[in-house]
Amino acid sequence: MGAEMEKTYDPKGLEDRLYETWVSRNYFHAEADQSRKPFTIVIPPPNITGKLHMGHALDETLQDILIRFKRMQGYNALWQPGTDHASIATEVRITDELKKEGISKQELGREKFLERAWAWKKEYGGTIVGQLKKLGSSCDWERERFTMDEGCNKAVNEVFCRLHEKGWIYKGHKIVNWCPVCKTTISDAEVDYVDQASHLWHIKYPVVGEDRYLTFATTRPETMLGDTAVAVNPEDDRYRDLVGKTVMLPIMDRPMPVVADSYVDMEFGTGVVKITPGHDPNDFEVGQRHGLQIINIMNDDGTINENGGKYAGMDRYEARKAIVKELDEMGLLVKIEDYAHNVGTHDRCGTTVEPLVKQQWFVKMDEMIKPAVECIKNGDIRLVPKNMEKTYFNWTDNIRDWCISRQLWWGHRIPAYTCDHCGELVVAREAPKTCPKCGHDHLTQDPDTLDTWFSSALWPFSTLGWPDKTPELDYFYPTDVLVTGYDIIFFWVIRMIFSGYEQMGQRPFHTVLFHGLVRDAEGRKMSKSLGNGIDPLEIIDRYGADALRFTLITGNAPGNDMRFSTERVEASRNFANKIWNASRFILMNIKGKEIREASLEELGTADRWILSRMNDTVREVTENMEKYELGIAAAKIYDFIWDDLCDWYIEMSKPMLYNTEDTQAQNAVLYTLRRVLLSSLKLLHPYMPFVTEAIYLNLKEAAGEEGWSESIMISEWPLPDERDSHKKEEKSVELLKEAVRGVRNVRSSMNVAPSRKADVTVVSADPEVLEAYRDGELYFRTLINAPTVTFQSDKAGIPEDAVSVVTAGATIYIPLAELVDISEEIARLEKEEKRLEGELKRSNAMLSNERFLSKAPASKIQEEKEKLADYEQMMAEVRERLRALKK
RNA sequence: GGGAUCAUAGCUCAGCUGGGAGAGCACUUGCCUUACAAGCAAGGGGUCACAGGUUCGAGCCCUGUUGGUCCCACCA
Repeated sequence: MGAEMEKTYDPKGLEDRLYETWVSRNYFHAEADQSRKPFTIVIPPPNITGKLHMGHALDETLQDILIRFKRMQGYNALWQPGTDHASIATEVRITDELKKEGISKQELGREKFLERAWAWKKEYGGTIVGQLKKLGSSCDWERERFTMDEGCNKAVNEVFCRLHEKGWIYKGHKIVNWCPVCKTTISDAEVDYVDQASHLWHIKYPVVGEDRYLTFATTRPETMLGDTAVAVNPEDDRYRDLVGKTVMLPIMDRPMPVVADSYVDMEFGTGVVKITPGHDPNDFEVGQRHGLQIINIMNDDGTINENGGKYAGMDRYEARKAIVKELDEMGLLVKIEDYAHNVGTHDRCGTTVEPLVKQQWFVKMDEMIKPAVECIKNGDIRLVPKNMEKTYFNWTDNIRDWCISRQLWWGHRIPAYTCDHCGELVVAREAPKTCPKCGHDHLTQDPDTLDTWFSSALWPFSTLGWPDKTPELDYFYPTDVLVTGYDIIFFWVIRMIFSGYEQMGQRPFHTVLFHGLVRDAEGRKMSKSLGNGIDPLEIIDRYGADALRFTLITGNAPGNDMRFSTERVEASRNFANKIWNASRFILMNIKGKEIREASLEELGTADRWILSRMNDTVREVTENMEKYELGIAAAKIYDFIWDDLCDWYIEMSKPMLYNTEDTQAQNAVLYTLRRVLLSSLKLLHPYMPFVTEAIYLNLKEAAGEEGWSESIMISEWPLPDERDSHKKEEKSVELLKEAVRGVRNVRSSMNVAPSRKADVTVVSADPEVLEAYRDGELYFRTLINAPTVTFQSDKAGIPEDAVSVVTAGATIYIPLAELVDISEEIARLEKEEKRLEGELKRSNAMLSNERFLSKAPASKIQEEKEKLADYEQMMAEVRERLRALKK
């Protein structure tokens, strides 16, 4: 690398080169090694249908930061990568592709379809991986996995069989969400409810043997074909006498009972509900309670089946119209109201979901969920931020059995086989050759596949080799942190947790770090349909991966959504450029010089100050990162580098660097600069891996010494060291900074060009303060552009009309009188007087409050007293100046 | 209907266990000062949504109100 450093940092090209070097040197690879401590993260496997979006970028950046941080801390860090087969999403894409070619899935047949799916996976499954690399993700690519690879398949079969043997997997008739377009069951979590304008049809059914009707309202009149009862609330006086009687279902001429069930809300509509156990989840339950017949009136494609009489063959919406028309003709349609209601739709294709009774495979959840609840309560697993626990428990408390079968082809086929001869059902890890019951040699495998989440639930251990006993599994499991968006807490996080406890007997990870959604600059969700998605790759191309990563991390707390704007990326890019240039400056000065370690005595005030600040920063940043407060840590690194290092220390170091006579002081400064830069780069590396590595390599080359790692990513994370703590120097530099700001302020407000030189005099009656100023004379002179600074303990010889800057402990006089309008100077001082008055008032009020004195901690009181003393001293000074000027 | 969460400078957001309001961008002024104009220096700008309460002390804790966002459930 070590090329000449350009004036402006250009990440283009450089990032890819550095990444390739890291990969070729195997830095990302981790081997099981019992002598070292592991740190493991499994990636939330991106869908093979996916293209990298901002959500991924945030997710991967968080993980990469943690992995790089831990790796530098000396952990054997494994970031286990892989992709997800995403059964429905992928199947929908392929079906669409086929449709364009004019082929239907059914025509193609299962086998050919799967061939096609694998080809698709081969072609597109790798694109997302390539995109992750552009971000700088330090995944162990040698260990890349896929949810449908051989090992994961084995794990899926194993878990299915184990749960079946335990009696926790069963086949049952239940009402499920059916997508008539995808022709599969979908889980509750895959149903999106959207508001739709619709109608409420009021219909009446005649009561048998009486001249009465029961009127009710429905949003889906076509389901009447499957009605098998009418229900009223048992408390409802209006209908009490009708319970047990019979009504006649029009069109179908089917007599049905009137049942009483508390599910019916007396307040809603007429208080009468038609019951369709075959096509409504609530009705299904009512039907179970009252032993009602279940009639399925629909085919899998949403058309009416033979149970719909003359409507058979019609589409569900066609049938709706026709039925309403017929009812109207029969005089049974009371009225039609406009009505807006929530309609369940399939989140993949937007089709209105049809509740249907189907035979499906289920996982019993009541027992398996228990450890998943307990682990959060007893702290075995920690959710960050903590308030996610409520969302978590909301789900676990209302857990229902998990419908795991999907009528899809792309996925893990259910390992259940039915004997063609005797109908015996066999669940087995390997396809049985003969029926264990009758010995017949032809068994047919269940056509269904498993819910995508069934395999991803096993991800933390299936990727490490389970069910085989591998060294990786033994060493890297349980993993450490799971990083994911809060939107898949139900789909994925909870299922990994209960699967981990059930199959491994141990938690899958100790911490879950949640992040929010990345929204656009207006706060809208980024989505394809809105077309407001910002392509991370485009951002990387324009500003570099470092800038993108830093933007995604700063100003963002765990679990909170964030807005993304290119202005913020620019700010991050500028920061990368800033540290690049600071390094360029330092390297320029180091070049050709032999730097030796400076002893404590050799270090100047500013050197000690910046080392002390660095030490605090190292400690705080490390602490924040351990607590997953990555945004706070990033802000601290930013402030330290830009503010402390660049704006102050580098400026203070210049007189030493340009003074060739005092080689000892110069060495101390160079030594300090290099040390501080090195630590800064290390702290920043997890956030901005590329620019820090580029600089590090240059620095290493310039140093030409032993003891440097060949890459910053495998160098040691800095540790705080008491020997770098210099509280006294911190204090005096702060004093100096305040004075510098004061002088600059005065000069600026009086329109004195910074280039104009002016001598100043520092007056302080406090010998300690004066000494501090004297000690920092060189820095002070440089920073305010004063050729000389005079120090005195009194005002002897100071002209009355000099401009003054009053600070705590000292007053600085600037002889700029000829430039200054006295009345302006008076106005300025009066403004200062007013400010101090306010402070004094506040401080005095506090200190004269007896309850404050008796209840506040002593340190707080002491602090306040010191402030008051400062204010009083400054006030006296300001007033004296005013008196003198007004004379 | 239940729950979560947010409301802080013109904009986007930080503000950790309560102790004198911060950053970035934008704005104003002056600087091409030999690391950086993607920069430097200085400055203006906030009754921390509203109303109560706890406390010596509240942006932070409690209650309520208003407004926004999200999740869950879903009434035919």
